Amino acid sequence: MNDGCQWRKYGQKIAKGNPCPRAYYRCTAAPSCPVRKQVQRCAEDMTILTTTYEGTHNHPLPISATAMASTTSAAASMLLSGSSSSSGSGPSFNSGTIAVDLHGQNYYLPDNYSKSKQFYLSNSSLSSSSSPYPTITLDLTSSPSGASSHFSRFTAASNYRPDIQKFAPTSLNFGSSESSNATAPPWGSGFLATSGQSHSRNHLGSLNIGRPAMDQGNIYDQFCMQKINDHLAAATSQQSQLPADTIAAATKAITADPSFQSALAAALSSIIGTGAGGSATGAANLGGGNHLVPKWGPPVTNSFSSPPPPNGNPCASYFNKTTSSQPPASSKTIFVPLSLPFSTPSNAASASPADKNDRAN
DNA sequence: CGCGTTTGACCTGCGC
DNA sequence: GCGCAGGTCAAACGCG
Repeated sequence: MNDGCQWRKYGQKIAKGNPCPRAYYRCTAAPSCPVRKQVQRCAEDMTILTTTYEGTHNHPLPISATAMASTTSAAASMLLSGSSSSSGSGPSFNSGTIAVDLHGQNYYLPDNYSKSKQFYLSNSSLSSSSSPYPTITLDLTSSPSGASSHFSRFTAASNYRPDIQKFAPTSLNFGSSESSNATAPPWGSGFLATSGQSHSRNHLGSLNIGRPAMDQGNIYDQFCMQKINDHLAAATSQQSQLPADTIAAATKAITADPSFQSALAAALSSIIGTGAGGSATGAANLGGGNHLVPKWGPPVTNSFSSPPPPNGNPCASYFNKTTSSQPPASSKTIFVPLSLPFSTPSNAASASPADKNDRAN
């Protein structure tokens, strides 16, 4: 799938548990760019691709890639943005676990995960006001640079259809407080979701949920369009002046809407259920079907996967990638392009753990 | 001819 | 130590 960056395939391997080969790509936009990605088709649904990004770009991203990077998962965002207002129903919540209650579903991230700066969801965004594919996007823009901030990994599933790669020219960013620092890098201008921090601090993941045509009635699609129509114009019309305030207001307005949480839960669940599949490398372990617990340890990892839903789980249907009401795989519309982490050359030039894996060119 | 992909071999980490 | 699986290398191959 075209995510805006230039990739060179350097390997392919059959992974155990998945008849579909996993392809390995390197970013070729810059000679020394350490970023790699893995692409694997979901064994359960051949139309789904799981893409894992590893590393951060040490070069400015092209606009198209920035678009990808700026579109980030609202679903994942809710995981964290909701933590501040969560009732704390999740285990260990009081000990620092990030917990989110999404329409009755509880997701949480353990303290050591969230604090390890491996999974930043400081900004989320909805986009696709003009795109034929309504999207919920998450901005995984990392907060402050951590020791491992230049090494990250993101996983998401994407619809295989190459023609679905269309992105909204603008993104409504439900920015966090950090967005107030907005000084968008040149390559990020125009994309509000890019929080404008030094790109060495940006770890962007995106979750783009859409469909080729608005012929289905999935709640998140309709919701997205509706909410976007309601909020995007106002937000974007002022983004050049008061992006943070506007975004924050929009964020509140939208995230406070119960229907948003419903849509988000559905979207997240769909992604979790379909995207990475059981074959995804590492991946977050949705233990119990309700809990998003990262499995990968350092270096930075990030992904979703879909272990078999537990029996009797009230939310099990959410984690079945295709519910009975879902169209067949061929018409599935969940679309989750990945984002593109990148860092400053100074950070990534020699410090990245991934560098040592690269040949001494 | 240059560039990207393919593919078998090799390397490395991990569990037993 | 051994075997397995994931990840990488690099020569061969194909295409424009």
